[in-house]
Amino acid sequence: MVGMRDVAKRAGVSLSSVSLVVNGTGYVSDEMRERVERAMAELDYVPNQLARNFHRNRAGIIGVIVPTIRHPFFATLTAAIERELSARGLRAMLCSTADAAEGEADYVDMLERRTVDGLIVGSHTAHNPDYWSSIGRPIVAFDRVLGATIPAVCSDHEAGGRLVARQLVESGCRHVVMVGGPREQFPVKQNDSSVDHVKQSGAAADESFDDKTRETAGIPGTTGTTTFPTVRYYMTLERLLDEAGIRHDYIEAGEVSSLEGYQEGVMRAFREFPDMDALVSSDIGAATAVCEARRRGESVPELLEIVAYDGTYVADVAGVSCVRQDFDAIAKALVGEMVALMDGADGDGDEGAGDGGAAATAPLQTIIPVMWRPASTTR
Amino acid sequence: MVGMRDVAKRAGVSLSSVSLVVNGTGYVSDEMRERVERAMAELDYVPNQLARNFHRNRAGIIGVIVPTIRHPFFATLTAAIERELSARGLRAMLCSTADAAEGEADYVDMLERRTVDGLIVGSHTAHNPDYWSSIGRPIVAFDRVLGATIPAVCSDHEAGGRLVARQLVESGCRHVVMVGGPREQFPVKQNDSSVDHVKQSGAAADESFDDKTRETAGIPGTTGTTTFPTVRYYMTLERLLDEAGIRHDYIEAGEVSSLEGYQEGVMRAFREFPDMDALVSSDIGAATAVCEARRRGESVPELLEIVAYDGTYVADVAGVSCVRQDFDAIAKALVGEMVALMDGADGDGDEGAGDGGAAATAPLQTIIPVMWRPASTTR
DNA sequence: CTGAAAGCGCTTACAG
DNA sequence: CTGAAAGCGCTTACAG
Repeated sequence: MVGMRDVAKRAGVSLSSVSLVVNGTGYVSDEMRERVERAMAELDYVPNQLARNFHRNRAGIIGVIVPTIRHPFFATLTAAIERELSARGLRAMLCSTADAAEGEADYVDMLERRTVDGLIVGSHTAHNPDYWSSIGRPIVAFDRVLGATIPAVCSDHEAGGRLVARQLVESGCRHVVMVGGPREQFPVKQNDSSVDHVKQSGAAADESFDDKTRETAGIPGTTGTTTFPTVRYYMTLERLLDEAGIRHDYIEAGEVSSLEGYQEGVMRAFREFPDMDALVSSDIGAATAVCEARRRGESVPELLEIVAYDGTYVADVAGVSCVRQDFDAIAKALVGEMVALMDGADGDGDEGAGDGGAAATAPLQTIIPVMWRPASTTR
Repeated sequence: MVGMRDVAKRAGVSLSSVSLVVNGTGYVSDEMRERVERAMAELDYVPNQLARNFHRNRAGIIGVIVPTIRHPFFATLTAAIERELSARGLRAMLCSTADAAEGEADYVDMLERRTVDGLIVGSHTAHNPDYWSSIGRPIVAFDRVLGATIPAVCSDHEAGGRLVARQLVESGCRHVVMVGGPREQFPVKQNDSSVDHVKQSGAAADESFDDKTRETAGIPGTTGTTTFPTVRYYMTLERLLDEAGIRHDYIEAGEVSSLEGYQEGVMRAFREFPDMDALVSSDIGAATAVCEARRRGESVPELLEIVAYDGTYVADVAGVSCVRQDFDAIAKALVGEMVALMDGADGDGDEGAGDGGAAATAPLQTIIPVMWRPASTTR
């Protein structure tokens, strides 16, 4: 392997001169530059990034933790993140919790060993906020709160719930079925600790669950919880449907990492609620519903209103109305926070984001607006 | 940052003893091990992977080049690759040509600088085989031939074409419309240099194009071409439909990196060929067709037979028959070839896979069987 | 089995 | 502006 030393020898100059030329740092005389460049060309010299990384103590790589890249939501998000990282000279390492033998702990290990410079966490987690906060290396969370010291970026799911509710109310639906994630992710309310798995309408959802959750599940003295902001979407929707006097049922579709779960959930909806006139689910659930409705000969949206939540290309393909999450804005915010943390970590010693005495008791939470996209009628 | 030196000092032993304990290499006395481990725990020592990588001259990372991770085909493939890499202690770096500012050349650059140890190439390429062969570092191609010295893994697309043809013939279709990639990727036949973009039936497709392609587009003296094996699928299908006297038309859907292209192509199929009774496309095209057929009130498969090619979860959701590529087997083969190359490269000097004088004039090509999966009737 | 030493390829103060 | 030197943290022959 030919190194800078060989180039220096060949060009008859010192090592540092070669380094200066290679990196374009500082001034080098034209003659020097030319000699070095000629030597590099003659020897086919290629700088060794491994050595550079070692010296800089930076890998130039961010780990992106998602349940599975197969899911269109995470595929779309990850693509946007990769673009943002790339624009800042960083690379994305795929860190799936369902597609690999590794779990979150292994990726955190990679973070500590500096295989990656930071972690964008979009997966579920069983760890408590203390775990995440104590790592002291750049971590940014997507759509979940990992702890008071971990910046989080979330879609405005309450707005999403309102958008869907408005559509359903305006279209005169009488019986809405929602197919969504495990109900146990919803916060447990103190006066109603046993939540039915198929929740029947009637019990008004509490939109301001956040404070209560902090009390019950949160860590004393911090505002961090592991609650998923996503559930606010369903809770808002349920509350608004209740107010409008519209019947609604909820079917659990299993973990997000299981793509089949939503298909099964939708099938159950058709079987168990033959009189449903609206179905609300993720893109995959909605697309499944369109295809299944066709098999059954029901026309849309006359008989069955279908609304998708997420707005990836799968909603496009299905041709349904949807709430679209702003993937580009989410990615931009996530990477922006990440870069800020990395720059900050440069300054301090080795405890970049620890339980520092600095400001920030409230978690840095960035809320990204969502959009309503009606089904295209003209395609 | 606490390093091995600090641990050694704390434990009162030498550097190398610490290294032995950390790596579990060789024999260390129990007392020694215990002292070192205590010191590591007390100091919160974490090995620095950057230094290790530097020393080993290995990043432990493979770049996976795909057009875009958003596409369900590449998402599914990449997930399978990640799993295989992970099983061998390697990581996957996302290298999109459409989702990032970088192009193939930048990823090759990363390969040469050793930011990654190898490259799995699943994207299109404008480069000629010489370009790829001359790189002399581990590269494996998926579903395309990059040059005689680059191992390739391909699905058995001719079998795929036969499977689809059989289904169409058996179901008594009279007019098949195919929505696929740019026709210009098809090999140019010498006696028919102008290929219509919308190819009309009648002209028998030449299945044995490979030899001719080598003559026209190939590099003299090698068997390498940049032709995409994928086109064999359509060519086989067209030939068999011709033999069966079934009319067929072809609509170009644009590059694979454009997810919208297939949707538009399918819409065109409905508009331009109102009498079509079968539509063949990728998963996304097929799913779009199901949803569009529903909008139009056509029932399936009575009026319109829809067949998908790829067999990702999108075909599942649409509930259509499909040819399924064996993603797990593909990934296993790709990673297997990659690891073999990496191990080989360890042995030689710096020219691992160059234009070596060793055997191998014929490209190492692994063909992975495909499967027919009929539409589920019971869901 | 353990320790002292050299070296991986690069960058960066620090003298000239 | 250029050169000699030290050092990043780890691993690995090589002596004891």
